Amino acid sequence: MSTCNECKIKSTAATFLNKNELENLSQNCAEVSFKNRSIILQQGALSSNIIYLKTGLVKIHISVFEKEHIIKILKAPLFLGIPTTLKEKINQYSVTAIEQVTVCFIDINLFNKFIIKNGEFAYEIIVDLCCSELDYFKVCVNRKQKNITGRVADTLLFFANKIYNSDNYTLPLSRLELGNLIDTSRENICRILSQLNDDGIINSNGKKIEIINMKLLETISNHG
Amino acid sequence: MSTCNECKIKSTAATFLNKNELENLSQNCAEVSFKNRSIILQQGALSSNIIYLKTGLVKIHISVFEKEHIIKILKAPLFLGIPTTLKEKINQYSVTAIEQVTVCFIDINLFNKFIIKNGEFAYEIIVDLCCSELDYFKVCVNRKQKNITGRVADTLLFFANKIYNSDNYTLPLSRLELGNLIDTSRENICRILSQLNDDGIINSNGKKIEIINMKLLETISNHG
DNA sequence: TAAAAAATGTGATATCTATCACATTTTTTT
DNA sequence: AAAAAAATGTGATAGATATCACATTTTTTA
Repeated sequence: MSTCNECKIKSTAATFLNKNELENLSQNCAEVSFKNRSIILQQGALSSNIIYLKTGLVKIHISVFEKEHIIKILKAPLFLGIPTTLKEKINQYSVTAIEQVTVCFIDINLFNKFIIKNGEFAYEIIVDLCCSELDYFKVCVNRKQKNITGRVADTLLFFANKIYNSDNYTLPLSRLELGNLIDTSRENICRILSQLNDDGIINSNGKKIEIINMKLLETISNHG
Repeated sequence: MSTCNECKIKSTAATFLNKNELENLSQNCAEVSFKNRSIILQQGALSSNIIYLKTGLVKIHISVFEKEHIIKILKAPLFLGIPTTLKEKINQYSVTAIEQVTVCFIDINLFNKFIIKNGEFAYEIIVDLCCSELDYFKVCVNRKQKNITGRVADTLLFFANKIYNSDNYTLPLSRLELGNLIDTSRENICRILSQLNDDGIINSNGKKIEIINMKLLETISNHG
């Protein structure tokens, strides 16, 4: 059986844990694999674990009156559920796998102990949270500033540059989900993707996306 | 001269500092008073201080292409600028006083030292950051979900319940700023305030607001 | 105090986006 | 493989909001 000490995908925070702490972690940590579309963390449920996303891609989403709002798309490696687990008894949002993922469930008491006892660990967690807050500020300002075409262009560039590092990828979300992510309707997503396709800026076939004219797509993202 | 040890408005985090640490803080901390509309932290400038907002009200805002976006309104006591100071060399947002405020500038190196050396201090900072992230999720989802009238009602209730604890207050923002806060135009803010006034739900006269029919305003906030 | 600047109120209009409707395709289930 | 369910594409229309225009009031500056 492998231990956290030997883990090749340790979080930056975990690199500051000593041998004892890592052993302790091994004993209070369960690695689980989830297939695409599994719910990893359910809004409204109780949670007593911090989740370390080791590999894969997830969506963070909140349901209000049956409507889903996708807060953001996150890629491994990183911690999930820190805000909702530390601050609230009940999960304030859901986390769902949007490809096959591997996670480690870490007992919240142990996680808290590491924060209290290990300053470097705590510092890394703080930096992560800061990063996350700044990113979300930017995302929200962007969404306000841009029209829908600009936001679609933005999203296509996000997947190309931040998630897949390729101009050629398969979208992990349906048209409806894309709408829930950038705050518009499924129909508008369809229309705009068709338009970008007709204009020769992208090549889209179902969930397959190929960016043909990156420059122009960036221009649309900036001016839309 | 007063010391941090004697401070009556200590942050929760600071209550976990020991006598030595508090003395150290006193020596690396400058209390400053700002008048209404002063810029406390400027987007684009370098920063080497964490700001503890001791008293007063501020707006967090980001400018993009000359347009101001107000991220949120914050009320003392709390820390300001942790995300942008810890994570970035250059401030990613501005903080401006929207009433007379008192702040303490804390040297970033000392602040970092406290995080590393004092687990309880670090833990409180983490909880604050978590809280802040969860709140902002909710705010953004709310803004997406509601129409403009609902968002205006929301904002009026926010000032009444969260900021002034009174149905009768003076808005600290102009109509334009209210628009920048809830993502609409100055004109729409004017129109909706007039409408709420005509309907006898509020009594608005310039920046003076009195909520006459709280129940109805809440209904509008929920359904709008 | 006078002049200038900023903020506010309100109507008219243009534009963007949501919603509805329905055909078609793709995926999942039995 | 057939049936059912889910996802997608696209046109037409209604409705919400942004923008423009201009008068008026309030605040700031000289």
